[in-house]
Amino acid sequence: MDTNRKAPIGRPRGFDVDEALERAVVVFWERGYEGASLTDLTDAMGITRTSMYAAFGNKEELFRKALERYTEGPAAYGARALEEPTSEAVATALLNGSVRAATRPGFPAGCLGVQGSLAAGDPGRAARDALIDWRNVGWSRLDERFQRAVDEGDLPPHADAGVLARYVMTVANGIAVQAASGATREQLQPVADAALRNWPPV
Amino acid sequence: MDTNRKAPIGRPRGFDVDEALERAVVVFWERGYEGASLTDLTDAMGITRTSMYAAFGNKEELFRKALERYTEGPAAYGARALEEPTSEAVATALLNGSVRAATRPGFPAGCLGVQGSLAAGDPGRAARDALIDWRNVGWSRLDERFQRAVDEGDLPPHADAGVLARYVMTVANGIAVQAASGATREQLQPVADAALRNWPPV
DNA sequence: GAACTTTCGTACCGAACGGTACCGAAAGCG
DNA sequence: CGCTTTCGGTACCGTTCGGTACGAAAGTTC
Repeated sequence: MDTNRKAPIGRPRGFDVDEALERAVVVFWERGYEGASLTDLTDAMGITRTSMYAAFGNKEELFRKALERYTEGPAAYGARALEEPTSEAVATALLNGSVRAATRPGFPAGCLGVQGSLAAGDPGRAARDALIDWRNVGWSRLDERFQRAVDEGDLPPHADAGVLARYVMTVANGIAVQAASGATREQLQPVADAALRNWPPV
Repeated sequence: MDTNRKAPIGRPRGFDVDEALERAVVVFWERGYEGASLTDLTDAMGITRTSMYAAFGNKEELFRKALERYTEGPAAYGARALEEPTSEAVATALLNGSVRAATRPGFPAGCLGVQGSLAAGDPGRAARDALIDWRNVGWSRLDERFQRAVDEGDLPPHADAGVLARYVMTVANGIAVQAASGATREQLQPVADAALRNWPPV
């Protein structure tokens, strides 16, 4: 049944898809969807246009796959934070992770999920909407997690999980903007600490 | 000395510069610098390309002038907030104003100073850098204001004005991102309230 | 080996980009 | 009335955009 697992017919691909995708993540992260041209992307990926189209479809799908990759890679702190035992630990892990990811040496400053495309013309609307979804899914997961904390008694019964989740996401998004403006890790960590003092901000 | 104040020689301009600039502000606000084409801009401004170039120089200078206009118009709450008597009133006015401006009906959601250009390719670098300056000037003004509050005893002597200013700017930037993601005024005002509870977050 | 399937590199497509040359039109000046 | 000066509209510039046609190259299967 599993004959030729490693040798599909036809000429084999001459590059590593995952590695090429990681290179594309960096370009989108640094220049945004509209600012990243196909030439920028394929140069960084080390492949030709035709190879990119054959492997990923088109620029829009490449962006979607790059966003998935980003979520599992540089932004994986988000999913990990949700597994912390208390709401305070969740919020702390999320904001500390956001500071670290937005100021990691060797990577663009900021967050792909924010600066990939906030405002766009017609050709970039699909990418912008994909990022809006991405951010709203993040809020939704955090909302559910905080609602669970309310049910468990970890947060006071009158706490509004939705507002708390939006508060944390707002600070995380702001940290990304600040990092894109040149703020350093040393400047942003105290901001995350300040946002987490007196948790929850009932 | 002031002869012909109102009638310079040559054919007079057939449109109102300020009104055209306000239309351009909305286009940049909605589509970002790179997403706003000259056709988008001149169509909205109701003038031709040549008139735009004669009046404003080029796309980059038009963006700079639009940003000035935005600062004096929709973002004027920032300068007003600095005149509040206490640091808490300053922070409150700034965040409440940011919520209102980012969700004003009839205008694009979010903040031109954030979504105008966060990440950009080579042709948009100048606009991106102009916005980085714009945001950093905002932080600097707030830093000075909070430092004054420390000197006046309105903030405790050990308070770090720079951190407090960055905290407020971070929340304001996050509010802008949230608004661009579709968050409503009713959803964002409680976030601003939460950020201001227990002021200052020593 | 031959036949087949897929990838890769080049060279190109039409469209849109920011920006400009040119010329007629409209005003103040003598 | 010329004359000068500036504005406004058209038509165009070279470049870059995202996307593709096509043939050569590189593998597997017979």
